[in-house]
Amino acid sequence: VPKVRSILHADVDAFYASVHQRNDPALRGKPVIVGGGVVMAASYEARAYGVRGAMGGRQARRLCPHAIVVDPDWPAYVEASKQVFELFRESAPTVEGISMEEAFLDVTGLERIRGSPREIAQRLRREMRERVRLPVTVGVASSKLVAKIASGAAKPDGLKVVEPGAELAFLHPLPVEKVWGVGPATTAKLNEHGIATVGQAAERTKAELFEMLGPAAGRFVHGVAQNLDTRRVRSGRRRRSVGAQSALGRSTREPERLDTVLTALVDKVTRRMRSGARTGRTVHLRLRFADFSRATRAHTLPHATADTAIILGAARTLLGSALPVIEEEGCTLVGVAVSNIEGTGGEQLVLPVDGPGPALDVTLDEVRERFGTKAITRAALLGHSRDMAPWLLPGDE
DNA sequence: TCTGGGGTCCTAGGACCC
DNA sequence: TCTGGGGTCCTAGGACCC
Repeated sequence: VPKVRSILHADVDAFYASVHQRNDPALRGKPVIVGGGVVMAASYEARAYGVRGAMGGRQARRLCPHAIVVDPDWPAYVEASKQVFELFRESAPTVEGISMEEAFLDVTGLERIRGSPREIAQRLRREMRERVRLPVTVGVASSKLVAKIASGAAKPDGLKVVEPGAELAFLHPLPVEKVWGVGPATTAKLNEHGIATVGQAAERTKAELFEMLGPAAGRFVHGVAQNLDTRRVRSGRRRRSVGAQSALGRSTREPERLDTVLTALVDKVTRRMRSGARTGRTVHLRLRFADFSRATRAHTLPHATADTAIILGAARTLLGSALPVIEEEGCTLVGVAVSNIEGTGGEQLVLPVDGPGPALDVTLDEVRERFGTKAITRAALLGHSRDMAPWLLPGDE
């Protein structure tokens, strides 16, 4: 009999804004907006006036004229994040960070030692409030997906437990866009086919959803609708790319100006790589144009490196190859990233087997060894790659 | 919601190899 | 005159997330 897992999704409310409110008593209980140009975060007091993240600063101030606007304070966020994750790790043996302020915690099998999942979640919330002095919302469920949606539903400063067996009743009434991993494009496609809720998606066959959305997204939505998320909480995931980008303010065509920006970006990226002891092989150039269309160029080096000169050389070549497009369109953003980070190869592949029993949770090399290369190709063709659709479903070979 | 910065993963096609 | 089967790596673009 498959064991029912207990997974917490813990998410600090309005993290950046809450850190400012914590560190400065004058901001407590007040509408706080972080970032003047574009809203990076807004306290719940500001959200009550309709202020949202990624909103233009002017609009935000119009909606909430008495809001206090503060500059971002990165060192303070990093420090707070450390405290948050210390408490996360104290609360559960397996913690998978999603961002600075958000993580999945696997508390399966801790009932006797730490109490029920609900009790663990309540304790986490209490200690976060008392010791770290930040508000955190927790969702509890038998899968990552349901835990994540549950915490979203309980925000701010809340707790929601979806009991085992109640998952489908929880999921089915939800609009599809509430699902973590379903964005505007997938929502539009589903809506076109008369699917607005998860329950309506559940009425379609796997083949129909596959047809509508393609292999990965199709089987993802199918899996969501049938509550088949078996993704594990995995600690110790490593960065797979390091990048930096910069919006140029207004459209630029001058190669000299672009080269200046490019050089600064490469310097920033390679510094970060060296301080993190990372090297990478593939250099990406990212461009955005006046009409908001985007383009990327990439080049893979023979060896992984964090050397500024080598990466800058590659980036310059890429920029050179893109000059005709830039000349035509006008460039509004330049970005540089390095991927193919050494040591992040041999990646994990999760292949949960249909029916009861544990997931196959293995590296590609292990799959190769145990099942032959064919299994990998088949898995890839079926969309069983990283995260979107790690489910092997009835009817699959 | 007219748009910042930093990421992850999926898709599809081509070059190349045995 | 027509062209197999299996596989790897790379590039470019999309979708999505915080």
